[in-house]
Amino acid sequence: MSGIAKVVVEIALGREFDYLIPGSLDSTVSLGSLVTVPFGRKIVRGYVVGLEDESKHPNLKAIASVVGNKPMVDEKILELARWMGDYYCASIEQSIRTVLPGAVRKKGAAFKERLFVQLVPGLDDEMKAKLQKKAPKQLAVLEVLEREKGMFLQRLAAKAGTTVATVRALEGKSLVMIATHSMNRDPLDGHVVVPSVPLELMEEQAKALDQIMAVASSGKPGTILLQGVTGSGKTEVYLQAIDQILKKGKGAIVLVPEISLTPQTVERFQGRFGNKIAVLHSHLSDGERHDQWHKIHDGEACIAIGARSAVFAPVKNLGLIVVDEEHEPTYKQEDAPRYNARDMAVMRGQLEKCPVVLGSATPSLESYWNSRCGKYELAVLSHRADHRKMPAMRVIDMRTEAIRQGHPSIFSQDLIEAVRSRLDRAEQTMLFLNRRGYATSLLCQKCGYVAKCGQCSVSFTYHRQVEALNCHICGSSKAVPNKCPSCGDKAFKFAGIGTQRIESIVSKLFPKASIQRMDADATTRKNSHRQILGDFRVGKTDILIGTQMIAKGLHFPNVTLIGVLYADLSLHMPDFRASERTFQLLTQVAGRAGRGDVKGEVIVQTYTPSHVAIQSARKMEYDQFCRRELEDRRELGYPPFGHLVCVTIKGLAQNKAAFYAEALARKVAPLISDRVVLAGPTPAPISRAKGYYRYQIMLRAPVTKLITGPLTEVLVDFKLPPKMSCSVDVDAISLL
DNA sequence: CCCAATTAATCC
DNA sequence: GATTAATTGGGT
Repeated sequence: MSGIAKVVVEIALGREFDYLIPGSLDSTVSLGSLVTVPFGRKIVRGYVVGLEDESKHPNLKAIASVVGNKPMVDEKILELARWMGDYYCASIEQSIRTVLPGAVRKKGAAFKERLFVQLVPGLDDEMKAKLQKKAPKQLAVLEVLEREKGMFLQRLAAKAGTTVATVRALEGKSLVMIATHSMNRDPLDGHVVVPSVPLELMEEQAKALDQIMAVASSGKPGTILLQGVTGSGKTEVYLQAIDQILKKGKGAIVLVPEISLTPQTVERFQGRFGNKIAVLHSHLSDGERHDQWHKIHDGEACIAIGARSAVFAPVKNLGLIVVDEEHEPTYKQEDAPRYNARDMAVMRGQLEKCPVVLGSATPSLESYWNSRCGKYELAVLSHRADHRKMPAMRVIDMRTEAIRQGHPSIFSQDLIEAVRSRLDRAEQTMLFLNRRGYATSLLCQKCGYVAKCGQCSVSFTYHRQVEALNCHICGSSKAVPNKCPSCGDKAFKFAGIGTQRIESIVSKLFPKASIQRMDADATTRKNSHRQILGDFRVGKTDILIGTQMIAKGLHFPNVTLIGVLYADLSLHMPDFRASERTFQLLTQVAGRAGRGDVKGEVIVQTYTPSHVAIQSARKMEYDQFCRRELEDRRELGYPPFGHLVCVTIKGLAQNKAAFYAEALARKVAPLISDRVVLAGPTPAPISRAKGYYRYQIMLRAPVTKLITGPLTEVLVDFKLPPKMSCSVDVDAISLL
């Protein structure tokens, strides 16, 4: 019986179209199939997202063909895509694009075909002896082939120390076969991996593992929040849980923040599970991504490890999802559909009926709350597996320091002393400042002129290396003027500090020390990342200065001092999560210090030393901090007590952007219930970016549907003039 | 009143 | 996204 297929075409935005399934394709068309259909006057590609018996449309066209021999999107993932589109106010078409990587969707995306050589059986010693005299190179080729089962033509020729012609000669004698063979472009290829064996679990780890496995064998979904201090062995718990899942014949997904998806992380998993792993991250080439995806889709790999988008990995018979560092804001996609991979993981776990493990040393308040109210199970690892002592954190009040030194300063005496003592003992120091560049602005002392980006509402950052003014929002740069454009005065002053400036100050303070800087500017070249960290690891560098980048996941045993130069930077961001971020950052940074018996020291410089985030981090009181912060959030109805939806209207003309934002707010206001709070429109904190003025409307409600329901209703016929756009961010994380 | 230019609607 | 139908607007 042929029926009707609902198809999302790759071009048209967001709508589904009905097509007849011709009898000849009846058995091959299923949910998630990639098909070609007549659309208008041409043939386009599309995905089957629904199967039905009848259609409202009178004269339907028929599906032209089915591409590939099995559905591209598995039924569960399709359901997940549907849910995502609905929850995050994105079209089904956008959702499908997100669920299937471009490298896989793209027309003509295919495995790389290479010529593959295999031995023809029946080679005997007599023939070998003959070749020995007449064609020694050919014999060499055969000997290589005897060792390996088969080889790619190019590689074989190279290995045998000859050229392709020799192999072709063998083909002429029918001693070898040459045929095309698809080759996996494996990004892990060539890496030497040390196999790792399961470690003995400590009591808490074993208990956590039991909790995970109990959910796994219950056949019901369940989320476990694994809260473990730095070095408590969360990864070992993940590894052993995955191992047990594998033994049940199931697969797993491991999500890691992009920044910690370093070769070390991957190697740790590869060491335990070898070739069963596929890696998905943004630095793969299209070809590599395509092959890795198919490695999972074809069941060749059963563990997918990757950043954000790896939640959609087509792992067969999924048995476990791990989200490491679940509090990381990088799990939020910053363009539509603006999903949070951590929440998608929980949802996927629900659909696949498998356990989801959220791991972090400092879980987000959302997850903390979910574990307290019973929505998630909680497992705590409170002891360090490596028996390292927790570092001592010292908070320095920079206000009294300014009085003592007679002027505001960047380095306190205590910090300078601490660094000096580390240099004397040949120990290493990490200095942390969450702002790159040299100075935050170029200021004319005479008239007060500040150099600002012409496209954005922020001032230029001065970068000394390239002698240029740089906008950190749009990336544009400009030459440094030699006199003030406003009053013509030549005496410019650099206001504010960035990592570059710290670098030059430190090199003056400690001229003999070897110093390295690591931030987005220093790591633009490929591998410079690895180079800098490599130098630091082997002790070539005494002091490493950096941004966020050095706070995550890295561990260097010889680092005994961490300096946080200006903790207030993250604390005074115009964002209700500023406090939480600061706490997480300080806790994380602190986790980098100390080794074995040498206790690490953390020095935090701040102008607000009594702030809860700073004091709680110092005392390592996670629960205390959460309780205090929750009180504030509850009062204002902020997450986790409510959901936040941020609507942004962008336009080149300020008055137009403001007008349409106001118009939208007026249309939405009458439709929302009294449980929804509407604020704005107001100019966004960064009111202009890349030439576009931005106005925001903030909506808060206990359930997102209360907001997104009325909102989508309004947006259906809310038309904007060209060059203007409206974006909806459900559960927004960045409010800039 | 014509024609180009812009905008809205349709594609199953 | 691309084609087509509908609408606008400026010019003679």
